[in-house]
This record gives sequence, structure tokens and C-alpha cells, in this order.
Amino acid sequence: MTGAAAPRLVDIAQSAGVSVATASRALSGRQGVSTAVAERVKEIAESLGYIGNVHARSLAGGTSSSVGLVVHEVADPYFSEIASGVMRVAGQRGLSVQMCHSGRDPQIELRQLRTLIANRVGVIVVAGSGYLDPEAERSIHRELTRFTQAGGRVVAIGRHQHATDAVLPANTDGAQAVTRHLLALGHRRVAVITGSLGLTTVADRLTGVHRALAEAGIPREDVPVIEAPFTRDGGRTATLEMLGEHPGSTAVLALNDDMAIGALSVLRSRSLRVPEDMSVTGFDDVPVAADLSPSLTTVRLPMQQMGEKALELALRPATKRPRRVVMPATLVERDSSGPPRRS
Amino acid sequence: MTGAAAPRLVDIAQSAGVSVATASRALSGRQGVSTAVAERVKEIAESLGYIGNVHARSLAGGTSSSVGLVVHEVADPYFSEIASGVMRVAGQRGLSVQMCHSGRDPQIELRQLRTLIANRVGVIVVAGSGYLDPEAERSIHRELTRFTQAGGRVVAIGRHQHATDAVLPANTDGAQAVTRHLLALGHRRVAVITGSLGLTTVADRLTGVHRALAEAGIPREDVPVIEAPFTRDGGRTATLEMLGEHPGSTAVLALNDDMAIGALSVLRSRSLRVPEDMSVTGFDDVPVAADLSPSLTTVRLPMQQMGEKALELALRPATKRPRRVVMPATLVERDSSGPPRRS
DNA sequence: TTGAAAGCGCTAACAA
DNA sequence: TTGTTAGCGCTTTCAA
Repeated sequence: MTGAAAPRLVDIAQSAGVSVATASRALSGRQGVSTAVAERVKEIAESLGYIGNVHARSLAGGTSSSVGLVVHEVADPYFSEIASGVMRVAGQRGLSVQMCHSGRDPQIELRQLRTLIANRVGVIVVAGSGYLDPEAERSIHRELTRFTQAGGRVVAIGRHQHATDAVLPANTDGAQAVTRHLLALGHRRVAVITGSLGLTTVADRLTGVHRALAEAGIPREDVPVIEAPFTRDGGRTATLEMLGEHPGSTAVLALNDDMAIGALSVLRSRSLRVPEDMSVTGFDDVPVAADLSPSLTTVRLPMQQMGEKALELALRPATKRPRRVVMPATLVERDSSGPPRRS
Repeated sequence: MTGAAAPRLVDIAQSAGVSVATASRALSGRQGVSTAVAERVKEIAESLGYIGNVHARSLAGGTSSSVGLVVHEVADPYFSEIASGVMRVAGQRGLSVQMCHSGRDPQIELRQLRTLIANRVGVIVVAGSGYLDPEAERSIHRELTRFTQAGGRVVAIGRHQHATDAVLPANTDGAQAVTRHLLALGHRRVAVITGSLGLTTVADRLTGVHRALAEAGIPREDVPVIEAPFTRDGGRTATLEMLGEHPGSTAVLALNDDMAIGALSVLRSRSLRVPEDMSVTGFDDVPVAADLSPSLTTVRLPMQQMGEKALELALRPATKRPRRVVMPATLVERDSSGPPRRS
């Protein structure tokens, strides 16, 4: 508290016997200073432990060196992988990242977005599913538009309803592939367990499931869709419900890995063997999926890359029409899926 | 681009026909404005989509509404859980979080710290092990000291060498407990697999192992310590090495869950049964530990709470002597540990 | 190559 | 209760 205040640019300038303008130029490595002076200023700054005030700088220069990142929940591996990718690129470029949770709640998301804008971040990366509720999306969209109009850059990951640049995982294709896989194994009584139907990611993945079903001539009514939170616990709840309501099922198609892990744990506690008694598939391929036992058949999304790509996109100037980068979703067949038992 | 610039406080004030001072007071909910005027100003601000400029505010007011968070790697569940806790509390208090990676590299950590300070965060939460290298710690410490002297607050999670407030998991106790557990099961040929010996967390946990060994009268030379990266892959490498160099081992004591998961996967691929042929224990109790098969015996650390606690501590004024909050480490016995096979 | 000075958008004395 | 005004620490013209 009593402590010496942090040295300011004036202090450095004074110590070096130059004006603040010169000191500023020297430290930011701009033109117009003799190398000798620049050297001296830098040395003095270093020795005094000078650290420039970003607030003053961005207020004066109108520039921003920070990026905003909105995730639903960072403890969810899907988002922590994305965040990791964003942070890697940010680290390389000397940008700081401001992260916040939306908690999958459009109201909170809106508030967080406003906070980021107040903090004058230069770019915003919004990760995670959008909402089917048009009212919710509208207010989010309005905020984002205002931001881009003021010169900000926005890139969305996994949501396509805004006219922003976007990194889009091939959710529909991936879901179609994993559904085909199950059908090819001979399953006819599949149950889908999923997070909130109000999320666009869920809608997209469900579309893929239905496409595969249609291809195989199976009416979609034959495949129950059980909704629960998009978490491990949700997976447990949904699996329990499936076991009770749809006892004839031979496969659980979870719309993310977390739910699949929950399913696996319920099945184990019921002594149902996977895949002999019941096949289970996930979606995302979180790092632990390969290490589960049985290892999880799932759809791989390159999450870290999605984060990296998103920030790289954001750092490039905006184009006339929004860019869309589709990230491939690839089926990873592992041990949790197999042919249905004969019944 | 061409866009209308974001409205500023003057614009609001003008629209409302009041001075900036009044507008400022009205919007920040401070005293000294009639409710009628305050109402009107707020309405106008809302309708114009006004969002205050944090840079200007903190430059003028000398206040900061953001907190810095340093983690080794956010994709690591240990850190993503901590981050989640920090973000929850920050969200409640309307603070924004600036997160950065240190990558377990003291040089990078130092740079990140400086960036946070440049961004004038009010508090810094440093999560993750410190370094045994005194030179590295010294420069970090110097930076942190300067920051606190300038009025900043620092809280460390899991590192105790700085004279800052700290949230400390009971690493030594936890390691002692899990080692005792293995010894009580009858294991005598235990191998420890661990991340870098240069990390204080590793040193602390190793101390716990050695204490338990000493209690049981087992010379520490009997227990090989295999060093590898503190990751799942590191766990694989280390386990492979153990299998080759110390074939008589009956238990793998991993110093974090990630490495334990790697060990599990190697053992499975070698068709060694856990725990019949080999027991495995972890440390941290990351969320997935309970869902592995076999479920992982480990030491639970309340990671989210640690994050929450850390920020709460940071938001309280500094005390004369640094506060230390010890978080309990509790042994969680699950299915990956059992008596050694008779040999 | 250097310096003086005008802001950036806001808060907080101080006056009225 | 309200307004005026002086900065906060920096960047950036414009002159020298």
C-alpha cells in the first residue's frame, strides 16, 4: 500500500533526459529515434521495471491487444480444448485473452458480451452452440453487430446463425457417420441421449442422425430422443430413463462424450457389458475418450485447432462476406460399439 | 469500418441534457443524483446501447475490475477445474478474468505476469506448482512483490514459496495417505511415476510418499521414481519404462491422475489386469477418475473450490501476514487398487 | 531526430 | 443536487 507507485512513461523519459514522445517511440520500437537514444531509454525502462499501462495506451491509441473468449463452461473438456487453442495463438501474438462463461444461458451470454465490449477487446471469439430461441439470438446478434460496426472482429465457433466469420464443426456429417456406423453393425433399436434441444449444436447433430435413419428407411419415431443436461450427470439420468422406458434398446447414441461417459458408468453399475449388451457412442472425442474402458467410439472434432483457427481468422481483416471454415468430423471406431446381441 | 462509433458518456449526457458528471454518477449508481434524473439517464443509455469504456474508467478512477489468472495449461483438467471456480466467483462479482498459460515454463510465466500487470489487473491468481529453480522463482517473486507494493493482490494456488496469500492443497498428506493405502494392501514393490522433479508440487507429494515409506520401515531406494512429463503421455512413457526396468513392481503410484490414466492405458494394452496384476493410483481426482474402468483410486483435491477460495481471498484486503488456506486432500479408494498378486 | 501539446473517455475534487 | 474542470498515462499530430 505504501509502496512506490509503478513507474510511468514520464519517469522513464525524465531519467533518460528525453521527452515522453521520444520515450514512447523508443519503447514501442517505432521510427524516428536515433538508435543510441532508443537503446538508452530501453535500458532505463528495463532497470526501473517499467511496464506500460495498457489502459492508457489503448485509450490514447484506440488500439486493443486483447481478445475476448466466451465459452459455456471451461471445465467442460470440449471448451477447455478450444480455449487452449485460442490461448496458444494469443500467446504467440502477444495478445491477452479475457475469458468468460455463458453457462449456456443467453441472458448471461449477453451480459458477458457487453463486458467484453466495455473492456474494448479487439476481437471476440464466441465458442459453443447458439440458441434456437430467436429472441435470445436476436439480442446477442444486435450486440455483436454493433461491435463489428465499431470495428471489432467476431468469430463464432460452432454456431452459424450470425453473419460473422465462423469455424464450424461438421456436426451433421459426424452424426450421420456415427449413426450409419451403428446401423451397419446391425442396430435397429437405438436411443439418442442429448443435451437441451434448444441448442443449435444438438439440432444439427440430430439432423445427421435423422438423415442416416432416412437412408436406412427407418422411421425416426423408432428412435427415442432423451433430453437431459449436456453433462456427464445428464448422461446418467438419460441412460437411466432409457433403460426404464425403452428396455429393448441395443445402442445408446450420445450427442457428446460427456453424456456417453455418464452412460458408460450407469451401464457398468447395472452390470451391462459394453458393447456386448449395449453399444455406446459419443461425440467430440475429448482426450479421455480413448483411455476409457471400453474405449469410446465417437466422432472426432479437432477442438484445439478449432480454437486456433478461430483466433487466426479473427486476426485477419474482415471480408465482404463472412468466411466459414468447416472442420471435419471423423468417425473414430473404438471398443464401445459392436454388433447387437441376438435377442 | 464505416460504422457509427460507440456512444460515449458525453453523448448520453448531452441526450439527457445533463453534465457528464451527473451522467457518470447516475450510471454508476452513486449518490448525489435525483432518482428522476438517474432514471432518465439510465434509460437513454440503455436505448443508445451505451457501454462504458473500461480503459477510460480505470485510468481515471485508478480502479480495476479485472483479475489475472495464470495456469500451466487450461486443457489440463486440474487447471480447467480451478479456472472454472475462479470464473464462477468472478462472474458473480462482475469481474472479468484475463487468463494466460505459463506452460510450466518460468520464463513464459514471467512474461505473462508482466502482461497482466500491464493490463492493470487488480488481482492475480497464480495457479500451479512453483519451480525448484531458485533463480526462476526469484524473478517471479520480484515481479509479484512490485505488484503488491503498488497495491495489487496476489494469491497463489498450490505454491508456497512466496510470501503471498495462498491456497494450498495438502499435497504431502494426500501422498502419504495414498502410499499408506498401498502399503496396507500389502504392496512392497511400488513404483512412483511423476512429472518434472523441478516442480514443488512433485517435491511435496514425494515427501508424503517418503514419509509413509519411513513409517513402514521401507528404504526409499526400494521405490523407484520415474520422471516424465506430467501428462497422460508422460504416464504412458513412465509406465513403459517401469515395466522394463522394474518388472517386479506390483503397484504404480502416479503423482497425478493424468499420468495414472496413461498408466492404465498401457497396462490394458499389455493385457495386465488392474488391480489383480497391478494396482494403480492417481492424484487430484479429476472428474473422469470415477468413470474410468476400473475406477481410479486417487486423492481428491477440491479443485473448483480452490479456485473460488483463491479469488475470494484475493478480493479481501491484504493482511499483515500472508494467509494460508489449506485444502484437505482425501483418499478416495476405488477399484484400481487391490492386494498384490502372490508371486 | 526531437519536443510540445492536444486529446482518448472517464472519474472525482471542488464550486455553485 | 448539479456542473466545471483537472487530471489518469499514454499516443500522435504538428513544429522546431
